[in-house]
Amino acid sequence: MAQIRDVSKRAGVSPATVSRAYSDPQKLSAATLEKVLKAAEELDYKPSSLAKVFRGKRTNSVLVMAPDLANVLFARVLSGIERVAAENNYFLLVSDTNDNMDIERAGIEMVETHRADGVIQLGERPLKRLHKAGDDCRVPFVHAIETDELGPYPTVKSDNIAAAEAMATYLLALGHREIGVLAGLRDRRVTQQRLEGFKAALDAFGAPFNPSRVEYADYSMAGGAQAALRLLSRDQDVTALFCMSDEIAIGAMRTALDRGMKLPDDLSVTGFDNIVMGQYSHPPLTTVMQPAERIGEVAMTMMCNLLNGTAVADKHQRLETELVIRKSTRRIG
Amino acid sequence: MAQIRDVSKRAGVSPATVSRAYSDPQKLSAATLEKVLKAAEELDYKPSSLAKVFRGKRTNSVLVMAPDLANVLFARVLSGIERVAAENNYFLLVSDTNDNMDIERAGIEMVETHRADGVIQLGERPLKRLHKAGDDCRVPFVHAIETDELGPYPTVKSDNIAAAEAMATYLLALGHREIGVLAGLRDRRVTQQRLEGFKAALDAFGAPFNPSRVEYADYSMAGGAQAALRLLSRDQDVTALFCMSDEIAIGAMRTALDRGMKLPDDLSVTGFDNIVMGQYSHPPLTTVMQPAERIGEVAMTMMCNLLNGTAVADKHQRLETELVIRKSTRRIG
DNA sequence: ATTCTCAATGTAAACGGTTTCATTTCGAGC
DNA sequence: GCTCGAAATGAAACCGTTTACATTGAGAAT
Repeated sequence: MAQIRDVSKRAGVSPATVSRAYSDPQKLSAATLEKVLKAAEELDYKPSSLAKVFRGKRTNSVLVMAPDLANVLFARVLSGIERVAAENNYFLLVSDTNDNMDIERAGIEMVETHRADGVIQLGERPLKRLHKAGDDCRVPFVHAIETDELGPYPTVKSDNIAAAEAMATYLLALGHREIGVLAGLRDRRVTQQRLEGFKAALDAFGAPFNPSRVEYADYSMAGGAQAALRLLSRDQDVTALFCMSDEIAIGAMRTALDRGMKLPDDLSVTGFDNIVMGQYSHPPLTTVMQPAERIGEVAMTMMCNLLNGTAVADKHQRLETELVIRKSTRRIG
Repeated sequence: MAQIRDVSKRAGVSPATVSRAYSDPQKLSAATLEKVLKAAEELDYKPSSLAKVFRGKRTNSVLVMAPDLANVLFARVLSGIERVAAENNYFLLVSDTNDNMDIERAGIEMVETHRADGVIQLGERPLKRLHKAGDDCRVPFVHAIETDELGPYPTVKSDNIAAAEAMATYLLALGHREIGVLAGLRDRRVTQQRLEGFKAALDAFGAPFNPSRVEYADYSMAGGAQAALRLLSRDQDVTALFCMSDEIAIGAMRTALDRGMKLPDDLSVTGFDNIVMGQYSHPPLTTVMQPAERIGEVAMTMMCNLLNGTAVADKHQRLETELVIRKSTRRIG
């Protein structure tokens, strides 16, 4: 591969001039510029981005850490991140952390060893736990979706508590009182937050919270199906299922259908996230929309600002959610 | 950030020795090694991966180009790629090409400018069309999923023609003759291949192929729903729908259900890919399994071999598909 | 004609490691 | 104690750009 030296020789100029032909062409006289470009063309020269990056100490890439790349929600967030990354000429490195702290730590280290300029964390672990210097370490960091603490770095999420409360309120307003909860993983922040919102709604209606009616599960269809099986076979009285993700809800509906129940007549089911599938499930799923792509876009925008030195306007964004009512819920009593 | 010089000074050795402490420690005497490690520890030194990469001309990262990151199938392939990339200490760069040739070209260029060591293409465009030197360009390239030509670079895919033929044969064996086809995008390779398999099955049964019964659509639930609407409102006679993706099938089932049809009694529907959702749809979807994660794993394994200089054992792999029969199809007549 | 400015270009250092080759050290064998 | 070879270490070149600073030259001002 031709190098800058080869081009400079062929064009009869210095390497610096060739470099300038690319970095800021108007510094050169028209004649020189043309000579250089012609020589470069003839030699099929392409400046080594690697050398440039090494010299400039800016890799123009950011690392995205996701707990599970195959998960629809994360895939959508990633897609949003990608869009604005591409717009701003950043490359994206991705890592499927599987929620493993060591892998996440290695991710943080990538910016310390100059492989990436910053990291966007989609998992719930905060920076504090990923670096011994804690929040003081100089790693540009944006925490998206499953973030909680309002640390020194930017965060984007939707308001899980409010969203859960709205959903539960809707169920209560429909007359449901015996509501089963198909929660996600017990130790996840989102799970706790959504549960909190759920309880708040109950409180507001003066309805008691019955802990024996919550089942924890994997955030997946299979998890939902199993959890529903456990709950439904133990407790015949529930008239509604408050599920903490659309996937859980879809799994639960499968179980209910398999047990011969009519939906929503015998059981109302609600989801969370508004993945496209909810629109096509049977019955179409009542859920609460979480703007996944948007969250990704905002996260990457924040990262760009962080890296530009531009102040991040709104450091802790909480994006609006929205109840989307379809056919999996009905009024009772 | 501390550099190799700082460490070498503090340890009273040369930079070369510090370098060796990391790259091959057994070259050093135990005492020296300890001294160096201690100094490094005290200064919180981490070797700049960037400098190393620059010197070594190996970035240890490969670029994955996917037409749509939010698509379940590609997300799964990506997940498979990620797994073996992580195992082999490669970083992953991802690009959502949106099937855009310019973006794909830029991807290829990334290896020429040393940003990546190779590229895995998930889109259908072959290398030939992405570089003026065509297949001769020295870019390590593996083509996965939507690949066709048996070029000089490795490819992995499942056998679309055979899979489609198997699926169609199954439908024919159930007695269906009036089969509608909900194809994907008309100009996609996979679409053509699956159609070819479909026709082959028809031929084998001596059944005529009726072009007016195929509707092209986006590879999505929405696309499937619309295509089904067009076909079903035009043609009342079809007893089965051969869909070219699970998403299309799920969309189609929604339409059928909305039109008051009973599934599978009034209409048999088949999918393609075996995404998890098919297991939870209503009715559960008969489909053909495409080993997405596996394809990703194989692709990345091939890439590793390519980059190691190890010969790629099986240059053109065609992974087995498998009919998975659930409840969306039934015998008629 | 002389000096001054500014634009265009060149020179060489710098980026932070790795690696080749040379040199020193050390222990074994005599 | 001396020699020799291997092991441990050091010195310096190298990777391919960018950029701070120096130089040149041409035109403007005096």
